[in-house]
Amino acid sequence: MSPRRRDSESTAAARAERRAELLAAAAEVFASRGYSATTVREVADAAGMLGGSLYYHFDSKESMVDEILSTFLTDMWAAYDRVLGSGLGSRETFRALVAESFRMIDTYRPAVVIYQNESKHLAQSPRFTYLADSQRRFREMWLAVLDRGVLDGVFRADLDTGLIYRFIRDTVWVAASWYRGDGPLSADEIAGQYIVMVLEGILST
Amino acid sequence: MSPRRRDSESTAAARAERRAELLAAAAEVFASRGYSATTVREVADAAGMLGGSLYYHFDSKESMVDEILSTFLTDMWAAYDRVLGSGLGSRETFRALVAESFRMIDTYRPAVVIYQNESKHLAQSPRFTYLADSQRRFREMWLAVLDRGVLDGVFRADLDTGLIYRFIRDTVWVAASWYRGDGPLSADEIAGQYIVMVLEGILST
Amino acid sequence: MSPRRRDSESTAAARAERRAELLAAAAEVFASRGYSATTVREVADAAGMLGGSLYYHFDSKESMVDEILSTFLTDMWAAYDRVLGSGLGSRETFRALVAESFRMIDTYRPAVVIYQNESKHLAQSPRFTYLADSQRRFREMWLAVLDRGVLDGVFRADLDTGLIYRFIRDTVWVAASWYRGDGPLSADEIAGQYIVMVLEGILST
Amino acid sequence: MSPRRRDSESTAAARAERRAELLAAAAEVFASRGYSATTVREVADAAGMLGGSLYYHFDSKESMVDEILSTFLTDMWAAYDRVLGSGLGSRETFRALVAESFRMIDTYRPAVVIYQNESKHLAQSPRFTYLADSQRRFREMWLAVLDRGVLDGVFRADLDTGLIYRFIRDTVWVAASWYRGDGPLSADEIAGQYIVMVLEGILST
DNA sequence: GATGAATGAGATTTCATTCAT
DNA sequence: CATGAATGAAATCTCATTCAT
Repeated sequence: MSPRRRDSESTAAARAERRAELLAAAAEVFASRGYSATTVREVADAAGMLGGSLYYHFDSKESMVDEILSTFLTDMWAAYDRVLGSGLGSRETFRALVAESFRMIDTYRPAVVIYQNESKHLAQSPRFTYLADSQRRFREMWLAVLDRGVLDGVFRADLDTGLIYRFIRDTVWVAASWYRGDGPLSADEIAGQYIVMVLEGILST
Repeated sequence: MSPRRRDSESTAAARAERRAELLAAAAEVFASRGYSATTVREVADAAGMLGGSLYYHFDSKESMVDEILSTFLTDMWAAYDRVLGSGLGSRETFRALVAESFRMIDTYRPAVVIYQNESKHLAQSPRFTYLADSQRRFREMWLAVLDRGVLDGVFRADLDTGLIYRFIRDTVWVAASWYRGDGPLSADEIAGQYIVMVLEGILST
Repeated sequence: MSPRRRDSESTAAARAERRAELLAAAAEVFASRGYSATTVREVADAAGMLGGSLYYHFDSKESMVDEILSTFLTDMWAAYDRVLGSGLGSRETFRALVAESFRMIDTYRPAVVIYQNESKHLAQSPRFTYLADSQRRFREMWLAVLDRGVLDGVFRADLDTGLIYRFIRDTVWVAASWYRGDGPLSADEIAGQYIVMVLEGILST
Repeated sequence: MSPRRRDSESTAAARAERRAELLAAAAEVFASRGYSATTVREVADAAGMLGGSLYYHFDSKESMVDEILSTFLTDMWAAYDRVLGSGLGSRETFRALVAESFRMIDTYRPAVVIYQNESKHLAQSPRFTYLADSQRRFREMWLAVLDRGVLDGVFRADLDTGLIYRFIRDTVWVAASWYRGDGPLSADEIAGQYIVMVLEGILST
């Protein structure tokens, strides 16, 4: 490996790392103040630079959310696809998907919050059609899992699967809005209890 | 009753009705575009008037959300208080509160959506301290119901009540974001299925 | 004519008149400082309002030049078309077109200056394709007139018509950059002398 | 001559050459996009470097145009002065000045374009007073030539010399905006035809 | 009650310029 | 010499709000 090669690698890597840092700062602010209510200046403050300086790294405020969301969704689908491809039964697929979702919340909390709060509005813009696509695919994935589970006799047949789907979806993702990595329960513990609640209900038997 | 009195009554009533119409339009727009992303002009368009004209009726954009949210919350607490004051058991109180919440979603859908999406940000302003108050009271109410239910042996003791509380809260209110009054299921039917899911789980037994 | 009708007429007319006033101010500033060197604030100052207020009337700085140029070009082509449609001979067509051009300079001086200085740059943007179209049509018009004149024996055959065309085009329009309506010579007098110079040359005979 | 001296000479020469290259690139961009509309980054792109790097060579964007224009004007006046000092008659002086001007366009096309488009605006700044000076001197030179020619009986006496001056000035320089060195006609051929047109007119006799 | 024009604060974005490496 | 990141001033544009009519 020539020094030249190492140089260009390290600068490209440094660049990517800087972008990631800035996006992390931006995501935090977007998540806590709301995307359209946060000013570019606030993002820059959080990143320790001046407003205009962000434009050296990003085209626009919009391109920041774009990168935040698309990075998250790409990773999320990779994780889901691993689960779906591993040949588990209905019940285990269910567990694994919920657990994976909580791991996503753990890793990408601000991105998930932004996704929850803004994707409906953003999706109207042509730049963000992938949000609607992701949502559609998400729905199809869950309905497939649930329908298979009903046929298998794993899930109850007396409930509307569309309703169950929404129930799970909301239930899982909204956790991002209150989850703190530094709380008493780890992501996996929370996932575990959620799974129990959803599968068995909260009634004592 | 003098004609004068009748006049002022009818104009006062007409005035209130006009306000309500305008607020309904505003709520719809705030809910669909997001509060800080919607312009006063958009609200005015939806109300069939020009931007400046809204200021005859309202002090500010902020006072519109304020009135939207406080009207909704006042009504919601009246309903909850009726339930809490009627001496039901844990299980029935649970059912009734969830059912009441779905009725709220049915009646105040846009307000509920705004509440979901914006209350965290708005609550920072002194004008909206009642939002945080409401949230606190809401939490206390549910924890009381759940704790009593655990003591009664109605609810499982092996789950974190804080987690159950959040589970229910999110589960119920997020429904506002997809609920349409004109869908196939009525509010009460949806509430019924939700209650079954939450109480008994989705596994077949 | 009902008062109603007169009202709506007068407000629509007032609106159009205000736009025209503002565009006149803008054109003056664009012409003297250059389009991209003049700030919206300078235009607003010239119009006696604040920067933001211009956006009540116009979408953008660009839409101002757009309207300035397209208004001018529309009128110019109407005038040229009248000339071309009136069945004059080569020499008289030539005279009439040059005279009409000077009249345009008289009426639309700032617009003509802007056209001269900025159209090459602006034409790159898709919004301003009509500028290139106009230029093409202009070239075809003059070449037709000149070619016919050469065939008629009115114009010399020993000169490149393409060169004559450019000679005339530049010669005529650049006058906008120094012409003042309040100078000693009227537009028609200047046109007269230009025509003599171009037709007969500056040598004494 | 010491090696040291030779070194510094060669690096000074290299330095000057690099400056010239960069200025050539800058002039091209300023000419095609307009001075104030082109960004330093665009100049740098054209020069194959990054924006900041230009500041190793030049103080500012302004000093670039400054050097471009002053180099051109210095050379132009040297050429004109040679003509004026060579004792030619009115007609020959006329011819020689026009021919020299077309040679300038050939050599300094982008600089001439910039001069045409921007000098009026730039001249306002104290740094560019030499532009106004040059223009004044140019006017005096031509009026002297024309007035002498009228007295000599070479030029027509029935035309306003001020008008002829402008006619010639515009006619000649605007050619820079369309002239391409690689076109079918050489600079001297174009100059020849222009001279004929201006002197004898375009009418056949 | 509503309109239409304007205000003015502030948001996003641009860009010439600087400077450590 | 050149890079890449940052600065900071200023530009374009947005929008809640005001107000005369």
